[in-house]
Amino acid sequence: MKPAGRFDPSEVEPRWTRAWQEAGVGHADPGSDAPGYAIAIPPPNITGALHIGHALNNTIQDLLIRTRRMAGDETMWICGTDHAGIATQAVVEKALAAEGISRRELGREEFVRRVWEWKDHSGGTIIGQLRRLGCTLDYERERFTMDAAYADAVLHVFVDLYEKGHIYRDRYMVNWDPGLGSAISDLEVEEREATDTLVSIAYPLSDGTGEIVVATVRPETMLGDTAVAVNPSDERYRDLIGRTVTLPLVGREIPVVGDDYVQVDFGTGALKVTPAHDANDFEIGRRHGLEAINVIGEDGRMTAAAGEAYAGLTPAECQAAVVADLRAQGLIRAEEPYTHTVPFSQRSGARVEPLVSLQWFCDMTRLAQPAIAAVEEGRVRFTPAKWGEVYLNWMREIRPWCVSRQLWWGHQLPVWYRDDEVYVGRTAPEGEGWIRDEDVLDTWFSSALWPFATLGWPGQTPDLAKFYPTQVLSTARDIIFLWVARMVMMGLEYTGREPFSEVYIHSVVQAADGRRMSKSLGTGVDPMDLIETAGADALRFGMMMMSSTQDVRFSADRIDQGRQLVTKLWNAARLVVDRGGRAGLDTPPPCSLADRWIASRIAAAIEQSRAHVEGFQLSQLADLVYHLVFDDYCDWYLELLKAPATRSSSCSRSPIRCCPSSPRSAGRAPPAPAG
RNA sequence: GGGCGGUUAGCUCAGCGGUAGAGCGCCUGCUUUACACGCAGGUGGCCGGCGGUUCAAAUCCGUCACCGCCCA
Repeated sequence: MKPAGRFDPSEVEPRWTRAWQEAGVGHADPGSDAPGYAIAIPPPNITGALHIGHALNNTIQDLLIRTRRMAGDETMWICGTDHAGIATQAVVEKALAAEGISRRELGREEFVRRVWEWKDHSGGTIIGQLRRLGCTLDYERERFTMDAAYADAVLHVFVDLYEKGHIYRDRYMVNWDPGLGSAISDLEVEEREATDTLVSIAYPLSDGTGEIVVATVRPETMLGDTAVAVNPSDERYRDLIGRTVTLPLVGREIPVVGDDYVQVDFGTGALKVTPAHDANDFEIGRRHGLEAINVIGEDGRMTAAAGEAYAGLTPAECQAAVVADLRAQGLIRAEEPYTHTVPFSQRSGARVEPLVSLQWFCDMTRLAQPAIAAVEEGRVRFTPAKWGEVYLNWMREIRPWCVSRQLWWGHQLPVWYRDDEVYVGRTAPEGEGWIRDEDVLDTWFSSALWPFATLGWPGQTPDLAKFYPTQVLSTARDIIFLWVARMVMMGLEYTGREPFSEVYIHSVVQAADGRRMSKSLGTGVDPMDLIETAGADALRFGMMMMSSTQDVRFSADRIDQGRQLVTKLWNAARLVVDRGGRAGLDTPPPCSLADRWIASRIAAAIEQSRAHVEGFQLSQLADLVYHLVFDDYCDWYLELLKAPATRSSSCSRSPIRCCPSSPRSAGRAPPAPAG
């Protein structure tokens, strides 16, 4: 009868995981009369395994879902994974490279088949890990962003946005990753500090009356210069606006333009303008109607437009050659070391080349308007509130979104070309000679539809009716723009409703030494290892303690605190069972003074915890539970029970238990020992 | 260049207008039949500096100094 020995989570937890699975604890019924409550999981990438951030985020969501489930709502925690275009393609390519196979050798069709194989394996691993963490998702409704039905929703949206005139093809500035051979999103660009040489170059005035000196860290891009810009308020140059200079090495005559963007006190106060290779120059170019000349190509080498002497060189080689040639002509005025930030691709490690490329874009200005109002008017509320401001600042200055990617893994654009004709539609056009665009959509384009595409949209399904809009979105701040904002825009555009009413932005967990947690730095902590040694409950408690409104360092002590809490409950349960308590769900009514005291403490704690959950104050919630168990329940209540003086004969029945042990319970406390 | 955070006990962090808190660590007792993954008790902080508001400031405002993040 009396359970012996220590609590062993590795024995107990899998048993409950299985029990919940068999009971279908997370499975939602759209026909239920109870109020619907839904959370859409931020779908983990199928690139690998869950990391500590997933452990934190999914613990939070499970806590919210269990809380509402216990309160009687019909809860749906939408389950699934994301195809993560670039990341997954990169991982699979790397695995193939280890076998000595390149993507090109395999061909597109075979490569995509290999990625699906990867997905089947990796996606299964991730879902298994979520189960092991104790998450009560609706596993029977697992979704994937490349499922046939989901893909249909994606094409539907693309075609619709095209027909409404928001999606268009244009030559525009993009982040080009020469390593991947694709445009990449802002998320995949990492600014790193680098020390380069700031070179001052003299551009002679065309009429031979003098020169303008410009300063640059990328002299090789001068080959694509189409203007020199100065600030109109700058006395030194004001008179030169409207005149022209002759571009050295090239001989092109280019205008001097006035633009407020130019900083008077930086360098010489004169800026060389290369619209094809710098985002700011591109804007200046648009303002002044300048030509954009691509001198760096998509292969990461100088193009023919750079001139015969330089074509085919890498930008670094070209830089050396250009500087040498300018020096030979006596046009170098100064060279000094200069530290600045330079964009690198997180995916390939290559230095990102901003360049003008023919891509598909989505103009977001109209879509942003209702999404701005939704937050301004409080229909979507951020916690902590400051992130709402961050969202609004970005939304109010929203820029066109480059949605095409030169990849093989993803939703292929539903676009066909025949000579000068362009056809956009969900199915291939009639007739001969049409060639489909090879590009795929940015992963975030499909993720943006997640809260409703997972529920069967564009179909009008019972799931959609019952569980959309969802209530809470829990995620980290790094994808507020890339994902959260776009979900709000797409949700409003395609369902007329905000996809969720609350956005909880949780902490980012750093390594214990304050560095970023990452596999490549070796600073990562594998949540599965922690579950192995301490148990899922201990991990979950530790994550709650670490949750905050700011970034936190990973603390093994917090996990240990959770382990001790779980052990304490186990031992308390042993005592209770010893004293005639039962493993059932019903708690006896308070009898003795001690009973009434602990009952009131528990009631107060429940009341307080409700407030903590509503305010997303989860570390305080965890702290509350810890002290309720240790201080009130164990140190006082159970000790009082042991004291013979307090044991009244009229009160000889089982003690009050501190925590319910239902599979539907929020805290997932260890069960009263059974069998 | 613009914006946002952080700075509280040795370490990691809560608290955010009313007598300084937790976990871990450290010290002193305890093999009390639920638990030594424990129990009882203790040490330890001018809450980054300066200035202001207030009867009252770790908490609000300003400013400076370091750390960190985001946007351009």
